[in-house]
Amino acid sequence: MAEKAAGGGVQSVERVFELLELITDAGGEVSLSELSSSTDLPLPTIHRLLRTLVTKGYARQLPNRRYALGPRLIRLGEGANKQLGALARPQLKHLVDSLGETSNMAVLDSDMVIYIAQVPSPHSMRMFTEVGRRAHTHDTGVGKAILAQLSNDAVRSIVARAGMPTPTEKSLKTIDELLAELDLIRERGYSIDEQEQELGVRCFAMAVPNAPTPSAISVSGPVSRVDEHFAEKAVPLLREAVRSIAEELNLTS
Amino acid sequence: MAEKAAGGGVQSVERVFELLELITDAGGEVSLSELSSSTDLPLPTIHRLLRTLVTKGYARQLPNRRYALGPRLIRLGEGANKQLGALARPQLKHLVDSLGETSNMAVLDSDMVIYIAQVPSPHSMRMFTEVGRRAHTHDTGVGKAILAQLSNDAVRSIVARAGMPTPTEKSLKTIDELLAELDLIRERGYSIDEQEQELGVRCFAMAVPNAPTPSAISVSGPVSRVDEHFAEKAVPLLREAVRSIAEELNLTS
DNA sequence: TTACTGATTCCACTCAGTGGAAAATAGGAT
DNA sequence: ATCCTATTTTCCACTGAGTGGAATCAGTAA
Repeated sequence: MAEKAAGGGVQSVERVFELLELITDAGGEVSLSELSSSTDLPLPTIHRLLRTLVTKGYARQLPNRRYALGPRLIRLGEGANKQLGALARPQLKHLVDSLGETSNMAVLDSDMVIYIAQVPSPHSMRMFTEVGRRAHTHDTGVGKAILAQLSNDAVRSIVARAGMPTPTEKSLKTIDELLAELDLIRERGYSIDEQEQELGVRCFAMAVPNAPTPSAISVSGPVSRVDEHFAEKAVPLLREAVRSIAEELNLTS
Repeated sequence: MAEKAAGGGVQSVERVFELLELITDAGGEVSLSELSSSTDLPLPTIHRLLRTLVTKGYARQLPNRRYALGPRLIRLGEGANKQLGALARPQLKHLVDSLGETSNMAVLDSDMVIYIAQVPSPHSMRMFTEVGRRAHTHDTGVGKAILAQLSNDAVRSIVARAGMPTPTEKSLKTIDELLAELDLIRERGYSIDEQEQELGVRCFAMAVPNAPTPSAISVSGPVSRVDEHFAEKAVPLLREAVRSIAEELNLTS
């Protein structure tokens, strides 16, 4: 078979989600043959899996015979969002109201972070981060805040799997740099993304302790506004926000 | 073996989505045994399917061992959302071309509506509604059109959760006023936002019947242009547009 | 402690899923 | 129009992925 990664997972389920991800990656619309060249699955197999999705409403077939994501996925996505995002959003809103900068919440998903909630800044110049988007851990505020809660071994294996791209010259380049940075974060209790993801953008982030899924929240904006003075106001507010979120989480777990 | 009613669907794929729907129905969090009593699947089978979902990030296991929807579903949901919007956009475009006013499509997201597509009016004076923006149900045309398709009980609980702010003096102020208005909407088949959201702005909206997610489309503009005469042209066009959208949806559901 | 409930793992059986090959259909090109 | 090619869809015999009964393990209460 393909890999040792079998691990007892149900093959057709894994495959069907792989297909859904590919459709999403392709911008929401693909032909059968495009899928078969992106995977190494035989064409009839892809067709049968998609057919199942289509009859259940999780995929749609367009008049041009291409396949798209189906409307029933919306509910599921919202449900997932609701779980974590709903209880965090009021806190993010409060941060934005107090600080004037965009606030995000993200969770760890195997070896990347996923943004699950966002309250945009009222400023016209602001970050553009989409809910649902995946990002690396080593070059984002939320990512580093989450990593700082894990063991160094866990961090090593995550970074080994995800790699360490360097989107800007400020990005951390080696695992050792990263581990040193994480020690600093553990000590002071919050992380800083110092233009590591995008030049001109600074971000302060803090992990949510004891979350069922490793999670963190952040505030971010242009370096001109998000400076040391900003941090003095932001850090206590972040601390209060994660405390409040953690409290709500523990009610249901 | 299953009956021939299966229709060629892949069993484990159908089952896995049935499980995800059940988790959503249950409010986003279930135990294994709760699932086994809602389905007639044997417990080990459920467990294995969930395990596959968990390792891939489409489900999460909480500390209390219960299962919840996973973060990777968010991206798929967002993707599907965009698709739905794309499907409706040609119809919205047609409305704008015929009527000269801004047209929107929105879906219900728990207790608020989310605008998922928009085609702006060519006029310089026009509504400013952002795709992705959330709005209340009781003071918007699309919101009321959607509510009119639900039971009064469902409406009550939505409004109870979301509240009933009154952005203008024309806004509906009580749940009873709203329910009376909904009866009227059910009878005539479309809703009117009579400057309830913003003074000077009127809006005609109609629900998309049998949509997988409760949805509605609208045309809106300044009261000076959007009057009774406008309605005479707009209502038949809206009717045709929702019919057309519903038809496209039903091809795949 | 013990008894109980619910979650997880095991494993032999077998039917659901697979994929090669063929048929049908769409889309050009002439 | 007709032929040709690319792509999608259906068919079906083989088989190993998935199943589910039974056993085990982990929590919780008494």
